[in-house]
Amino acid sequence: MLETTNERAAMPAVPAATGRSTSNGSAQRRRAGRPSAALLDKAGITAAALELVSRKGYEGLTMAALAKALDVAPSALYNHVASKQDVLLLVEDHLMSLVDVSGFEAGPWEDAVRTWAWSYRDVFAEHTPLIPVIAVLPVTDAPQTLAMYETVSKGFSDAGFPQERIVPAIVALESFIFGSAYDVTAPEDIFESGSMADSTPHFTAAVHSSAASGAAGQAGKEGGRQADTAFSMGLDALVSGLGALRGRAEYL
Amino acid sequence: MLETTNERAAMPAVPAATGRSTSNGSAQRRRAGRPSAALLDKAGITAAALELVSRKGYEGLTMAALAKALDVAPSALYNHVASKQDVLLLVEDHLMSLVDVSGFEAGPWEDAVRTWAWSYRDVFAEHTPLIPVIAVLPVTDAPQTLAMYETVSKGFSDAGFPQERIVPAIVALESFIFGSAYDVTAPEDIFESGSMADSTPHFTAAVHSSAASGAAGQAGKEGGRQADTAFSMGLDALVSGLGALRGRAEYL
DNA sequence: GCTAATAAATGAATGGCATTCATTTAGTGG
DNA sequence: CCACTAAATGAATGCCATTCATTTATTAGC
Repeated sequence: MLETTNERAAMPAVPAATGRSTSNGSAQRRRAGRPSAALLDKAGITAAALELVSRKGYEGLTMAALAKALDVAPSALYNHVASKQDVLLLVEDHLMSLVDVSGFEAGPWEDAVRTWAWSYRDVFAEHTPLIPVIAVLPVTDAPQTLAMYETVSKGFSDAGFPQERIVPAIVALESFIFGSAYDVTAPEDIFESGSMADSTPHFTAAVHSSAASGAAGQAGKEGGRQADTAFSMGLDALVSGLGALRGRAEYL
Repeated sequence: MLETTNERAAMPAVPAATGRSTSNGSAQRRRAGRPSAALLDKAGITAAALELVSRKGYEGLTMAALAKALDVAPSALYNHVASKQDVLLLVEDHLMSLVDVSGFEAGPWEDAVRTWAWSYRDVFAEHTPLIPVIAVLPVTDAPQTLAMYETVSKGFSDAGFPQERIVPAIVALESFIFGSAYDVTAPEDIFESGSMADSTPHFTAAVHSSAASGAAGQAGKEGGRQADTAFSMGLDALVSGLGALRGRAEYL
């Protein structure tokens, strides 16, 4: 398939005009060397990575596939990012800008936290492979992430939280949110005990009883319904429990 | 290095005695074909995987390394497990047996949940790469996991939880636990905003204030201290919030 | 305006990885 | 006794991230 090496010596200085206008997606070998206008930058890489993920999922996000989407050789990416992890960081930071923090600008703290938490969970439920990345990511390298924390911190502060409790409270909420994002992707029948149901009567009964009360509607494969119930319960508990901390001092 | 193909025809039927007693770890080429006594089984594979992880971490857990630890060719593993994911499942289920559910057999529900949650978090803080695996793992394939759920479910039931709220409550707690396990592994300075500190005054102040109140002692690299504070706060909130659900009906 | 340094691309390795397959040998059931 | 199955070896296979030498273009300094 790959044609056998000529075309390099041939046609010495065709200006090549404005790149590929032939409307076919990718053909048209580009010759080596720095192009007049740069083909890549971080924003473009981020956008291509996001689009690739939305089409093929995270298994489909390989450096080779990303390069192909950008019509570039894989090694070219390394002039702009140091590693694949670096690409994931770019994606992660972009996603943070999609999290809804608008509630913190007005209205009661409880409502703001709820809005923020639900949108945060929804964004990352579609991107669970990033969660291990976030958990270790220094905020310095992530301006959008930092911006989110600033807004949320201010919201907590304005709501009367003592300084030293703001970060732990946010971390606790975030932990719950990340864990809950995984739930959304779990299969609905994950708790079906099958053949060992006899030896686990309490659990089996609990599973059936919760499935019965929740699943009035359609039975999709994704465990959205169950996950939503658990998220709602946990979030209520956290909001009221953490909200009560605005006042006395215990955690120091 | 690899000696060049003889030894196959040579020495036709040396009994090979009881395998490798030469006390050197691994040398002594084994000849192909089924051995008299099986070298591998799931328990052995699980144990070797755990030991390998504790020595080299999860990056060190490769099928090749696992095979070498068991003094076996990599392909031999596939007679006992279908994939590497399968190995991770075995490890995961083994770890579940280390989670402390003893509190549910006697004493107040609140204490039992706290003991369970702390030990659950501590076990998986050392094994965060398994968390994505657990989240999707059907309990049928995981007897220890199922056993844990049975004990916990019974504890909730005995404490007066209505059937249909038991599973969501456990899921909410687990979500928080998994998310918190990641925190433990995060670097202590993850929230240092560095050069952009000026543009994030509230967050920067909150970070410094929580660091000041928590870190009276030694400054290790791992964020154990901060993570513990957040976990403690969140767990208190969840325990009191969820505990209050024993009675009225709202989540159906 | 020349020239050295730097930036951005290609293309050809490299090494690690999980997994598969043909082959060999040893037990097992009819 | 013989066919079948189980459990091992060893040699591929294909994918993947990353590196390196090379080519070409732009930019900074004299």
